[in-house]
Amino acid sequence: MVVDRSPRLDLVFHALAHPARRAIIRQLSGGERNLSELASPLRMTFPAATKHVRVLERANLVRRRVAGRQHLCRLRAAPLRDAMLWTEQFRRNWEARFEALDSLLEEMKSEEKSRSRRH
Amino acid sequence: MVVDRSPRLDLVFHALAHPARRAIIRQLSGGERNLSELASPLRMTFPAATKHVRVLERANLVRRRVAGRQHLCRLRAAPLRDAMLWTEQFRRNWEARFEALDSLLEEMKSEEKSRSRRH
DNA sequence: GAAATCGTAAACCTTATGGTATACTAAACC
DNA sequence: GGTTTAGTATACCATAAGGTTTACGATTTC
Repeated sequence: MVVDRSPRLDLVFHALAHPARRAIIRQLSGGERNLSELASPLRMTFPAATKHVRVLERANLVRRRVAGRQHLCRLRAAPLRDAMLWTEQFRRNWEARFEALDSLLEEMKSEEKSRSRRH
Repeated sequence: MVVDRSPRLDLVFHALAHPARRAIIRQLSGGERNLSELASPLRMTFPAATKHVRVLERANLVRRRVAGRQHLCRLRAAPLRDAMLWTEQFRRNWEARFEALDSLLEEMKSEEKSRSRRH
């Protein structure tokens, strides 16, 4: 597995890389919203905002259902979980390293203590 | 706080959105590497690979130090942690699903512990 | 000192991204 | 039925992204 071919992660991380899209996600964390509600706080035209929504849909972060003339959007959890798992994989790596450093320091500390007891 | 202005997160998520850059991070999780080592497994020219490294540096995910003629790169933890914290913020919206994530993480943790005991 | 090794720089190309304006469709509301 | 209201579609633009080639600089190594 030379290169991490995972188009799903590509889409998710890319979706999260824009402040407007993160703002949309934050709004949707409060529950279902229609496109107008999502667009209005963003400082851009309506079509631009709906493009961002579509990017989130491509990444499977947002599901849309049509109700009459309005399109209601809701958040999907799974892709965010995948993204977190990918990063977690390496955080664990570093924490292990920090733990190793910590135990090394503890070792040095107790060595010093026993040495000072002997002398 | 209408829009989530956070250029640091922009850079981090954007950096993570490319498979080659994730591959570099995965390599660096094994310790320091020079640019040639990082580039060789990627199916692209050397200059293209070093551009990816620079994207990771802009996001503060990679620190580089020069030693003679080679440039040694290492991973930085903080930005990944920030990215995870951002997603963590929405955890309560899908707690049921995150229970599954928690148990998976516990599994990874105990696996790692047993691995480090063996070594 | 010549040659190999490790890396940068610049020019260039193609495609993607993020935005606009404008015109249009369809449902709701008097 | 006419008019808001909600949203799509298309054309267009500027810039960023991702890649190449080519040429160059600086350390090792023999």
